[in-house]
Amino acid sequence: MAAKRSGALKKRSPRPAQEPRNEPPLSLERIVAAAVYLLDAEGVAGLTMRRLADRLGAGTMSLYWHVDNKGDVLDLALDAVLEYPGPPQPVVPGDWRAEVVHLLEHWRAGMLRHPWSASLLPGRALGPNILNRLELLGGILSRAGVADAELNAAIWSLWNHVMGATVTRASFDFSEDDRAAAQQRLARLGERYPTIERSRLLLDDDWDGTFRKGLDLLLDGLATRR
Amino acid sequence: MAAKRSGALKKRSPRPAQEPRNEPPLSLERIVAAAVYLLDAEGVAGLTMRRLADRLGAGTMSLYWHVDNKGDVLDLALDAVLEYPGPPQPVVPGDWRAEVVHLLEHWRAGMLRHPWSASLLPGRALGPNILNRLELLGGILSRAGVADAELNAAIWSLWNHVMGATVTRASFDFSEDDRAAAQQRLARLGERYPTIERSRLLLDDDWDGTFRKGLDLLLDGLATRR
DNA sequence: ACCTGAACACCGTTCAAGT
DNA sequence: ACCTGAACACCGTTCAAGT
Repeated sequence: MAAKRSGALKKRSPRPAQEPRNEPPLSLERIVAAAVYLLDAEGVAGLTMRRLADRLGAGTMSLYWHVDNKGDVLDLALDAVLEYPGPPQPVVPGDWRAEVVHLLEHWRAGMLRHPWSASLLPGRALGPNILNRLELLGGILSRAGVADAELNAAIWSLWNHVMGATVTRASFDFSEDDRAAAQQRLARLGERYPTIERSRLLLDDDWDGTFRKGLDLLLDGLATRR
Repeated sequence: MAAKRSGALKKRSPRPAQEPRNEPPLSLERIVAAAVYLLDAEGVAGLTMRRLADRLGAGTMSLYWHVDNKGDVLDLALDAVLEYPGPPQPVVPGDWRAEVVHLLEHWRAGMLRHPWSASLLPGRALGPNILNRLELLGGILSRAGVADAELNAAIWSLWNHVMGATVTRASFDFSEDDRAAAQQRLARLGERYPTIERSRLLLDDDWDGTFRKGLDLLLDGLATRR
């Protein structure tokens, strides 16, 4: 149940003179940080050039000095959120499965912390952090002995699994109330969708387990192709 | 290169009196059909309540008699595009792999014909046609001997593969010019991303083959779990 | 170099009204 | 039952201008 906003929405005056100064000057970093904050807090629909400028204590059009358009802001926010620190300790060499699992789990965890990122990613430019992750993944698989002719299919299949699992999970992350409603709706539809109902496909919330099992499926398949 | 629009954009007058009559009355079916047309022609950003009404020769607000809001229109267009005629001939019984492949290839082909559908799907309500496809998929796997405890993971993994492969493909479907630009950019970045460059990950356009190979990976993994 | 407000061409939706 | 225009509260971005 959505909490009702108490108190009146203050109409924001164009600089209330309360804290008239002490905003640092605009910069790409500040803009990107504020964009990520807004996206986390309000989702894609909540990111607006006007709101973004407001949050930074600047005029809307000031943003356009640092950025070409709103698409730029999205590209930058996305890549900012996908930084990869690199593999942990000198990973046990030779255990390519562990390496792949670590890379992809870390990737997925990062995107789940910013639920807007997964659905945005396919549509936007591939920033350096994303390319870096693809490069690392390709390297692990290649060293593991995956043939060149199979390499692209392997990379994309793993990528698709991470994207798909993350997007799907984010979209099923509804509240308890929604859950109960879905439960009921499904019970009513039970006779048309018996398998779905029996397996509780839409109610099962073991997303971590599902992700791992699916990943193992892919890795098992890959293991036979080396 | 985008063709330049020749001729002036006519400011549409509110019913030019050219063909003043003979529009059939509004109906859900007409609305949905027009929405699909607009989405196919102009993408998600091109679907606007005002443009939709315009196309139907109606006032914008007339749509709201048939539909609660724009989200409804998207849900209906999406489900309309995902109809499934059912499996073809009495499929060779027992060949679960062939059945799964047919179901998913058909699904993917349908979404590629409407490139907006794949990226929209995860965010919207699951209509009857989508549920029907999930049900069929679950049934095939279950009859093939996939254990109940593994069934959800199997269904979601295949689903994710179809969604991911379709969305990824749609987003890489750029023009020849873009292609050349990407080529160049990648060559410049070659030293930072040697594996990606060597495998031509971002230039390879054998999406059908990639999809099939990834699907085989999953099915091989599944075959060992029955 | 950096920031700004006014203005333009759009959005989705509420409401009170028409037939 | 079905359709409508005016109006509201928004959008992203262009432009000419300020410091």
